[in-house]
Amino acid sequence: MTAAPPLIEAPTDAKPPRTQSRDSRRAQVIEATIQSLADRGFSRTTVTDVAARAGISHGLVLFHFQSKENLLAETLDFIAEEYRINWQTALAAAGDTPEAQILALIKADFAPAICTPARLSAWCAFWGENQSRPLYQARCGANDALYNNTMVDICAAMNALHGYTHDPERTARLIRIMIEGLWLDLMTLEQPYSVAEAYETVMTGTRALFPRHFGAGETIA
Amino acid sequence: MTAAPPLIEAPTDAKPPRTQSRDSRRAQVIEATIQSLADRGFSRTTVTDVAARAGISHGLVLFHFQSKENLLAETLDFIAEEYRINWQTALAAAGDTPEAQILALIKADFAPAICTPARLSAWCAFWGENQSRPLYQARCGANDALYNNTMVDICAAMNALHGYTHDPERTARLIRIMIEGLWLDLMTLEQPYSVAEAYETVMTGTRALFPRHFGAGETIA
Amino acid sequence: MTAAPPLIEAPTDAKPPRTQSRDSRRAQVIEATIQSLADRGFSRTTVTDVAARAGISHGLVLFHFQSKENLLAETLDFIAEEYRINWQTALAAAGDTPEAQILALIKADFAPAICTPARLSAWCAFWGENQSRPLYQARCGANDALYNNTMVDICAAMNALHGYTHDPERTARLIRIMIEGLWLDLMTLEQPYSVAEAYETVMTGTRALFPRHFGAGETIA
Amino acid sequence: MTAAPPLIEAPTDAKPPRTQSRDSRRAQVIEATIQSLADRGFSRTTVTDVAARAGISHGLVLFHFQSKENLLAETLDFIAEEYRINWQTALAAAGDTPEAQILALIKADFAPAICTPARLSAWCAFWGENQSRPLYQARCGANDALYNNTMVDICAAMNALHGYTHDPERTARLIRIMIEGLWLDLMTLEQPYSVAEAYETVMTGTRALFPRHFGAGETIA
DNA sequence: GATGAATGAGCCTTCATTCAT
DNA sequence: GATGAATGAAGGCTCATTCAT
Repeated sequence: MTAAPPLIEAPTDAKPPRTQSRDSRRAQVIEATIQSLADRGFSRTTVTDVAARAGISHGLVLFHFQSKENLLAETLDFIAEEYRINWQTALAAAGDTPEAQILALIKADFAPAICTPARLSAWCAFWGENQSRPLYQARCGANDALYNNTMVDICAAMNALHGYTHDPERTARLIRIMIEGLWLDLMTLEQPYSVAEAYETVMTGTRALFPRHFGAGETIA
Repeated sequence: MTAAPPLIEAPTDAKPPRTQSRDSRRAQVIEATIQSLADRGFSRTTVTDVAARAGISHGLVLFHFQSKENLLAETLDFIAEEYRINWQTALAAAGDTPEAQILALIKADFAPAICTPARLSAWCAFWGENQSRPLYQARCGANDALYNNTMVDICAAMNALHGYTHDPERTARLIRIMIEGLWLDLMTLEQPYSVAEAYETVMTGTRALFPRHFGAGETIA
Repeated sequence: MTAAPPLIEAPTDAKPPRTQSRDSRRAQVIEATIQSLADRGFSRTTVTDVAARAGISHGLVLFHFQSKENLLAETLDFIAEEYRINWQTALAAAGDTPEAQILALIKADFAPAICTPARLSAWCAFWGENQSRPLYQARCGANDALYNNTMVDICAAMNALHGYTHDPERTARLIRIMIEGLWLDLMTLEQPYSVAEAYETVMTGTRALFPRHFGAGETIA
Repeated sequence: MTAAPPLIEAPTDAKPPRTQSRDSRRAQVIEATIQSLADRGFSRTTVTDVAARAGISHGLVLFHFQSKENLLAETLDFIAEEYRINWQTALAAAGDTPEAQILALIKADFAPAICTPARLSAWCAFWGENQSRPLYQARCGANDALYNNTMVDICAAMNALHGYTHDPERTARLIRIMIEGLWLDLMTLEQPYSVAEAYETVMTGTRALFPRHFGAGETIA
C-alpha cells in the first residue's frame, strides 16, 4: 500500500509572504479550521480562532470563504476528499484478492495521515452537531455510500471465492462500524490505547468473521 | 430481562401545576435539555430554548441549575446514570452464565428506553465537543470503566467456562465498539436501518467471536 | 383645532427606574430612534446609538424590538400614526365647510408637534433610502392614500359649493406637494425661514388656487 | 428650448478599452455611483458595488477618487453641475420675457436628462442623510441660491412687466417647492403619475399664481 | 419560586482603506 | 494604471447571566 501523500504542506516557521496565492491561503485556512474543530469542538470554533491559528485576520478568512458556514462546508469537503483519496489509493495499490483489499482498506483507515487526533476530532465535530447533519449528508453521503458499496462487493467476493456464507451487507457494516467505533474510542478515552492496538483490534474482529484468513502475521507496519 | 422503568415521566399535555416539587422540575428541565441537544445540537442549545421546551422561563432554569455549564453537566450525569442503571439492571436480571450476561448487556444497549434518537444524539453531542471532554471524563469515565471491566470479566469467564482463548480486553472492546459504531450509524445515516437490524448486526459479530454460542434464534423481542 | 396631545412623554431628568414597563420602554426607544434618524440620517443610525440616546444597552433595544429592521418599521409606524391622528383630529375639529377643512389640514401639518426638525428629518430619512421604500409603502401607503383621497374630496366640495372648476385630483396634489416641498426646504436649507413663513407660503399658494377664499387674515397662531 | 446634451456617455455593451482616459473613467464611475445611490440608497452604496457597476475593481475607484466620501462629494458636484447647466442653458435659450423664462425653467426641471428616476433618487439620497447636509451646503448651496435668486428676479419682472403684486420671494419659492414636491412624489409613490402629469401640475399651480399667463396650450412636448 | 427586564461579552459579517504585485 | 489580497473598525445579533419585582 502506498500512503497518500499529504495534501497540504504543514505550516512552517518561515515567515510566509504577506500575500499568498489563493489556493495556498485556502489550504492554510482549512487546516486551521480542522485544528480548531479538534481543539475546541464545533460550538467553540470561531472565525476569529481559525484566523488566529492561520496567522491572518478574520477578515481574510471570510474574504476567501464568504461565510463561516461555507468555511465549514469546504473543510468537510476537504477531509472527505482526503479520506476518499486515501482509501481509493490504498485499494488500487492492493492486490486483486478480496482479502488483500479488506486488509488494505482497514490499514488505510489507520494510516498516519488519516488517523490523526485532529482529523478524528474534526469528523466527530460534524457528527455531533445535528445542525450539520444535512450538510454532512450533502457533502459526504455519496462518498460514504461508495465506501460501503465497495466493502459490500468485497465481502461478496470473499463469499464467492472462499466459500464463506455471510450476509455481505452485514459483514461489510461490521467492518466499517468496528473502525468507526475504535475511532470514537481513540477520541473519547482519556488514556486511549495506541493506533496500532486499535488496528489489531479490528483485525481480531475481521479474523473472527473470516477465520481462514487474516492470519496474525499482519501488522500495521 | 426486565426493562428499566422510565426514570422520568414523559411530558403530558396537562399543564403542570404552577409550583412543582424541586426534583420534578429538575427532571423536566433535564429532559428538555436532552431534546434540545438532539434537535439543535450542542452549539445551538440555549438556556432559553431549554426553558421553552420545559414550559418555564429561562430565569427559572438557571435558578435550578445555576449555570448553563452545570445544566449540561447534570444532563450528562443523568443520561450516564440512566445508562448505568439500565445495563446493571439488565445484568442483574440475566442468568449466571457469561453468554447470558453478554446477551443481556447487548440487548440493554438497544432497549427502547436507551436507544432513542434523542438519547443517542445527546451522547453524540457530548462526544463531538472537545471542550466537554474533561467534563465527560469526570462524569462518565468511572461508569465507562466499570462497564468495560464488567465486560472484560465476562469475556474472561467465557474463556474459562467455554474454552475460548481470546484476549479478554480486546474481545470486550470489540463488543463495546461494535455497539458504539452502530449507534453512530443510527444517528449519522440519512436513512438508517432499524434498531433491530443494528442489534442483529452486533449479534452477528458476537457470534463470530464466540462461534459456539449466540445461536441465531435470539432476537431483540 | 385641538392639537393632538403628545403621544409619549418627553424624557425627564429624573433617573428612570431600572426596569420600566414594556410600553414605556418601547416608546422611549422609538423616540430615540427618531432623534437618531434626524441627527445622523438613515445610514448612520445604529442600534448602539439609539440605545445610547435612550440611556440603555443595545441588548435591551433588540430585546424589545427583535431586530434593527423591525425597530425602524415600528418607528415609521409610530410617526405615521402620529401624523394620521394629528390631521384627522384637526379635520374632525374643523367646521363643515371645505375651506375650513383645507385650512385645518394645512395648519395641522405645521403644528408644533408635527413640524419638528426631528420629525421632518425622520420622514426624509425614510424617503431617501430606496431600500426602505417597500417598507414605507407597506406601512404608510394606506395612510397617504387616505390623506390624499380626503383632500380630493374636499377640493371637489370646493368646486360644488363655491363654483370653482378645478381638477380636484390636481388641486389636492398641489396642496399636498406644496406642503411636502416646504418641509423639504425646512430641512435642506442651511438657514431656513420660519415655520410660520412656510405656512404663509402654502396659504399664498392655496389662495391663488381659490382666490375667493383664504383671505390673508388667517395666521398659524 | 434646447435640451442640455448628456454630459457623459451612456454605458455601452462594448467592453471599454483597458486603459481609458482619466476623465472618461471618472465619469463612468460617477454614473455608476448615481445608479447605486438610486438602486440601493445611500446606506447600501458601497465602493465595491460602484466598482462592479463600472466594471472595474474597487481599488481603481479609490485610486481615482481617494475615498468614498470624496467620491460621493464629486458625484454630488456632478449632478449639481449637470443641473445648473441644464437650467442655465434652458434659460439662455428662452426669450426675454419673464413668463417665457419661468416656463423654460419649469420645463428644464422635467427634461428627460434631469427628471430621471436615478437622478431624482440620487438627490433624495443626499437630502435624506443629515450627515451629508454640510457637504450638500458646501457643494450645492451656491447653486441653489443662484437658482432661487434668478427665480426671484424673474418673479419681480413679472410684477413690473405685467402688473402682478406678488411677493417675489414667496412666489419664487412656491414655484421651486412645487417642483421639489412633485419630484418627491415621483420617487415616493408606489405607482406615480407620469412626468408629463407632474409638469402639468406645476403649470396648473403657476397659472393660478399668474392667471393672465401660462395658458393651457403649453405642454411639455 | 417565578418572571422577564436588563446587561455586556462575544460572535459573524460588511466594508472602507491600504498596499504588494 | 489596475488588481485583489489583507487589515481592522464597526455594526447587527445572540445569549448566558444578573436582578428587581
